Amino acid sequence: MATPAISRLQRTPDSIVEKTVEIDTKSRILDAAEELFMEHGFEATSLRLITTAANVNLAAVNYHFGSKEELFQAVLTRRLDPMNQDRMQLLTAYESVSNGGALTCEKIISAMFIPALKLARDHQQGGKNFLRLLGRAYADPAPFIRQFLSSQYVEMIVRFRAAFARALPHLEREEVSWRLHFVMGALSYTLAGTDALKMIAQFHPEEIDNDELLLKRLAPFLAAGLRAPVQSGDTHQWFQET
Amino acid sequence: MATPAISRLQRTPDSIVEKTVEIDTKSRILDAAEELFMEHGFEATSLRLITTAANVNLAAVNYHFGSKEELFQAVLTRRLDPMNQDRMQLLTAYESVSNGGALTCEKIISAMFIPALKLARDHQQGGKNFLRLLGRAYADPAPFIRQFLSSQYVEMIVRFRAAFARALPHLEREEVSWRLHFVMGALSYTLAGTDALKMIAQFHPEEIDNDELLLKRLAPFLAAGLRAPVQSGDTHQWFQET
DNA sequence: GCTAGTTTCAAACAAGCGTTTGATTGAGAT
DNA sequence: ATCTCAATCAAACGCTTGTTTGAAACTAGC
Repeated sequence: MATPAISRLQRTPDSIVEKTVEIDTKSRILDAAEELFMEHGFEATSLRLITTAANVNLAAVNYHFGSKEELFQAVLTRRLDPMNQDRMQLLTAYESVSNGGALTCEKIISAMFIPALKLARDHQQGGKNFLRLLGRAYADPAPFIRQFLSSQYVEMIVRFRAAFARALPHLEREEVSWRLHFVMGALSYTLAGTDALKMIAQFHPEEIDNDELLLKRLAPFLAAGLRAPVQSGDTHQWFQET
Repeated sequence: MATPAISRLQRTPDSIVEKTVEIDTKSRILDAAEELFMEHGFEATSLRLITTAANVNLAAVNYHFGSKEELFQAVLTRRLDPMNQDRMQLLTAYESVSNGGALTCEKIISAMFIPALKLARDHQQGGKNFLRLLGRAYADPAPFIRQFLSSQYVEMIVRFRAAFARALPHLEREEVSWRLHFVMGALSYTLAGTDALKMIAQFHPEEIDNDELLLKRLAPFLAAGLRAPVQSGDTHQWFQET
C-alpha cells in the first residue's frame, strides 16, 4: 500500500567513493531530465524519454523522486538554489566593501549576472542547458512550477529590491519593484535563448551562443533603463496617436 | 482515406446574417482555445477540454482546423497578424509625418506598444488573454510554434530594426539588433504576466492587471536602455569579481 | 551463509490523448 | 420531392501517458 519509501537515508558507500565513469542513478536521471525538459518543455517530455536517455529503468524516477513533478523541481533546485545563494553572497560582499554607501546599479546587476555566467561556463554543457530551462520555466503556466519558482526567488528578490532602492533613491518604492521585474524578465528571457527570433535578427554566428557577450550587451541596456527618469504623470506623452 | 475536406468555401447564409447570441462554431472554438491555451499551455490543453468549454463536438476541431497544431496557429494569427499590421502602419504614419527625419525611440516604441494596448482594451477579456498567450508562446520550445512565430514576426522586425537604426545612428547595426531583441523580450515577458513573481513584488492591487499603466512604466525603461552608451570594449568594466 | 534493506527490473495498469470513421442532420438548388 | 454537400454527432481507433506492482538482484552486517 504505502508509497515506495523514497528513503533519503540511502547508506552511501563510505569506504571508497567511486570516482570512475559510473555515475549515480539519480544524477543520471537529473542530467537527462535537465536536457530533455529544456528541449521539449515539461509536458512534452515523457518519463520514458528521460529514463531511456539516462539508461535507467522507467520506474526509477518514481522510486527516487516520487513523481514527474518532483523530478522537475529537483532539476531546478539542484542549480537554482546555489545560484541564488551565490547572488546574495556576492551582493553582501559588494555592500561590505562599499562601507555603507549605496552600490551602483552596475554593481548590483553584476551580482545578479555573475553567478548566472559562472553557471553557463563551469558545467560547460549542462549549465547552459539549465539556464535555458530556467528561462522557459519562468513563462510556464503550470501552477506547481509558478509557486515553486516564487518560493525559490522570494528571498533573493527582497534583497535585491532593497539594494536597488538604495541605489535609486529618487524612485518610488513601487517603481523600483517594477524595474526589478523588468530586469529579471529581460535576463530570463534572454538566457532562454529563443532561437527562432535570433535567426531573424541575423547575428554573427559566433555570438549567438556566447552567453558572456550576450550579457555584456544586456547589462548596460538594463542599467540605463534602471536609471531612466520617472514618467511625468498626467501629460500622456506616451501612447496617444497622431 | 483523404482528409475530411476542410473546405474553406462554406457557403455563408447571405440572406440575413444572424447577429443574435448564436456564434459560429469556429469562433466558439477559437475563443475557448484562446483562453485554455493561455491558462494551461499548448501541451497541457486537451481537445476534449476545449470542445467541452466551447459546447461543440470533439470532432469539430479536426473538421474545421485539421489538427490541434493548426488550431493553435489559427488562435495566434487571428489577432497577431492584425496587430503586427497595425504596428507597421503606425510606424509608416509616424515616418511620413516626420518628413524624412529620424523618429525618436519613444515614437518607435509607441508604434510597437499602442496596437498591443488596443488589443488589451478593445476585446476586454479576450484581448488580454491573447497577450498572455502570446507571451507564453514566445518561450515555448515546440518547433512548430517557434517557426510559426518567426514567420509572423519577420516582416515587422525588419521594419522596426531599420527605424531604430536610424534613431540610433551611433550604434552598430548588430547592437541595434540585440537591443530590439531585448525590447521585444521585455514586452512579451511583461505582457505574459507571470503572476507568481508579481505577487512577490507586492504591487498595488489596482495596477497588477492594468496593462496601460504597466506599459507606461515599461516604455521609459526601454527607451533609456536603447539610448545607453555602448560598452567600452576590452576594459571589462563588467563581470569581474572583487 | 544467512538476513535485512536498498535498488533495479519487466510487466502491467487505468486513464487520457489526438484523430478517424460512418451515420445523421439540415438547409439550399434543381 | 430530390439531390447535394457542408456540418454535426456518438463511437471507436490505436497509442502514449504517469504510476504501481511484485519479484529479482545486489550489498552490507553478522
